[in-house]
Amino acid sequence: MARTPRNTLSADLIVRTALELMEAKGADAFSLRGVAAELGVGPMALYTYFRNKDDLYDGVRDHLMGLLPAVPADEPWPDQVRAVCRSLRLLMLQHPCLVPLLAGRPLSGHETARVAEGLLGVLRSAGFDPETAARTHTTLFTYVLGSTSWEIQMAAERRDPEAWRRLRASMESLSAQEFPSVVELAPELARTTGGDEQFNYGLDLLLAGLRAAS
Amino acid sequence: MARTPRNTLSADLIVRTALELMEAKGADAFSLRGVAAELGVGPMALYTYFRNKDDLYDGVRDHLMGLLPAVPADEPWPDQVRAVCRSLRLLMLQHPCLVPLLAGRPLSGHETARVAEGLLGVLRSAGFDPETAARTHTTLFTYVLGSTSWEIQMAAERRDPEAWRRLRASMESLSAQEFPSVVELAPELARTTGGDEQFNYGLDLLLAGLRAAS
DNA sequence: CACCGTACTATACACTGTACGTTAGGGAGA
DNA sequence: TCTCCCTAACGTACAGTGTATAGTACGGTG
Repeated sequence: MARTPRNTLSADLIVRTALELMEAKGADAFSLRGVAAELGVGPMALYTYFRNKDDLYDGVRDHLMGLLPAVPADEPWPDQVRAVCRSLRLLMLQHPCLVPLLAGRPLSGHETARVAEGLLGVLRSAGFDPETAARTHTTLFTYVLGSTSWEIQMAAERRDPEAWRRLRASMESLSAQEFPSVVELAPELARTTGGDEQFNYGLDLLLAGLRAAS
Repeated sequence: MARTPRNTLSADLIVRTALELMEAKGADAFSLRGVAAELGVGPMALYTYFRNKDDLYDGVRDHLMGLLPAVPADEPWPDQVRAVCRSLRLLMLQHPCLVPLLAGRPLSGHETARVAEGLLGVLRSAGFDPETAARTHTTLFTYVLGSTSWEIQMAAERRDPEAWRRLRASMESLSAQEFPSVVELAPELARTTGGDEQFNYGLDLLLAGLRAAS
């Protein structure tokens, strides 16, 4: 068999190829066999560099986290928090495949730690005690994760015309007597499934709460 | 072939069986073939009642949403909001398989609409205008979804001793010079990945923000 | 030059969702 | 009561999946 020369593979090359495939065909269509084929290599070759599929997921996630900018210095801490949250959201929007990688697995890896360090540092410098800093970090992270992944999922659904049509139909079949508010607010609800404005609305609620507490 | 008599199946029976399997073996281990086998039926029999796997997911989700209690009447609206959010969170904790069903698919179904109606009704009665009510609804929903699903995922990870050991190891290998805050706050971060206290902390931040805005 | 660890290959297994075509049970009409 | 048809459930098949296990040949080291 035309054996590929040795050491053509590397963890980094595999990660980059996996990322390419995920971006091209969606995170669901990603498969180890696809990555291997793209690299002209048997499926099992990847197991030299990654213990299993989840391990490769972690590699891709950390690679993406490495793209996040550093926290801007010399700004009031609320602006710094906003910057961190917005850049994470932006990264998720640019790389929708990041959603399952963030939501489904615990955080680990060097670049991921760097991002956490940035936000925690801001909170500590702002005077938050250790427990409150940790709580706030988790709250902000889960808010960004929840709202942005929801936005991305809904946008994906809207791209499938058949599913979208069915969704609209089931919405319109709701009884206005049984569900007056849902029917009345249907247009607003459709509009607020995503977008910068929606994201900032929730983020500002959290920041207002933080300011009120301190 | 010992053909099963007709009309032994029904959408509801399939949904309940699917839910049982999901709760027993985890949402990931759930498969159409497993449900069919449990019912003593060929895999394709299910397609009489559900268009595909996602359609069955929606059925199970709506079934679970039907378990949520009505919004308590005669209380201040912040308490009503808290009650809705907490009962959704509780349902997710009691049925972890609900996480992918909520996060991965658009909301549809009768019971799901009922839940949305409850929260929207509270907000409208409290005097929120249509747009703000919709925005607040989305914010609260994505916060509950994000924080609770994160909590559930992390708890699941902690149950796998091998994965947990590796995670601890990678945490402890972080340089205290490069990541001072992460290293310093590691115990707090581990403690704040979940729990009622953490959930209420974020929820109260949001409610404080709402109060400040009105 | 011989050797050995290791990067890669080959094969195989137990699964998955579901498209397609077939068969038989039960209710409706003659 | 007999017949017919609709449809619920069946069987088969396909194109995938992740990964366990075992084998092979290449590159650097002694």
